[in-house]
Amino acid sequence: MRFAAPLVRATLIKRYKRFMADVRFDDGTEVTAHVANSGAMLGTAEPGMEVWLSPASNPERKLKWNWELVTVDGHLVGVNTAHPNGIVAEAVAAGQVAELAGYDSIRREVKYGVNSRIDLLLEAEGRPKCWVEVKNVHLKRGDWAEFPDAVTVRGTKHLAELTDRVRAGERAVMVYLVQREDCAGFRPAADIDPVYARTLAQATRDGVEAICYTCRLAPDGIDLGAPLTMDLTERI
DNA sequence: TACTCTTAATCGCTAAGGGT
DNA sequence: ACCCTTAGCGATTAAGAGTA
Repeated sequence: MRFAAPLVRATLIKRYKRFMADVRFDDGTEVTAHVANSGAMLGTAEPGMEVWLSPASNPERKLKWNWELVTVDGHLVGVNTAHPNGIVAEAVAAGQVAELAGYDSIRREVKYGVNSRIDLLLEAEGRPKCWVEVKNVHLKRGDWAEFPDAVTVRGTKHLAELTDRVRAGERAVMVYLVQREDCAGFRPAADIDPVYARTLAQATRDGVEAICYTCRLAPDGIDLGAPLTMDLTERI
């Protein structure tokens, strides 16, 4: 995924009210930017951090800047949760995701289950439908990329609905997209949300596939990176 | 009265779907 | 080809309901 224009560097003053962050550009001007990430953003929203912003394409928008990247310990981390679906969809279309290759059509945000939407629905003649849920991962503890960074009831519900698809004879794949380049592997944050970790382990036993990829991040775009090994061992 | 638990509202943006 | 409306995103928090 390319940014429409190169990102602009700034310094984070503070993040607040879930969707907003005050930042200071290098020339000293301060603006409030939109944060497309309602999560806890553990370790990625500390005042003083170097951040990268994109200008809003819609002139009607109240907030003229989007917070896209943050530098943590010298590494870029993507914080915009609107991007992972597109990054994965692009990579699938380009045949870069081995597990999801060979489908004719990719549709985004297709309704299913109870008031849910699947991130990607892959279809091909003569093959079972393939339901793909993408989760953005930005939390790093030790050398591990971990998800979630806060209790996610919705995430657990998504796993249940993916399991339902498998029971219906279709394919269901959880894709964890790690928007950073400095992790050695992925595991669920069982101490943060034990219910989610347990549900994920059970879902994989029930036939839901779970895969994990990193990203290559730069101020001009974000692309799919290498697969990341996963440890779904239950610890609690 | 003093807790715990549940529910609903909240923010700005996006994609989908309906309408013209 | 364009609006316009709506649901969903999801953690937080306040308000409301329920229980002892």
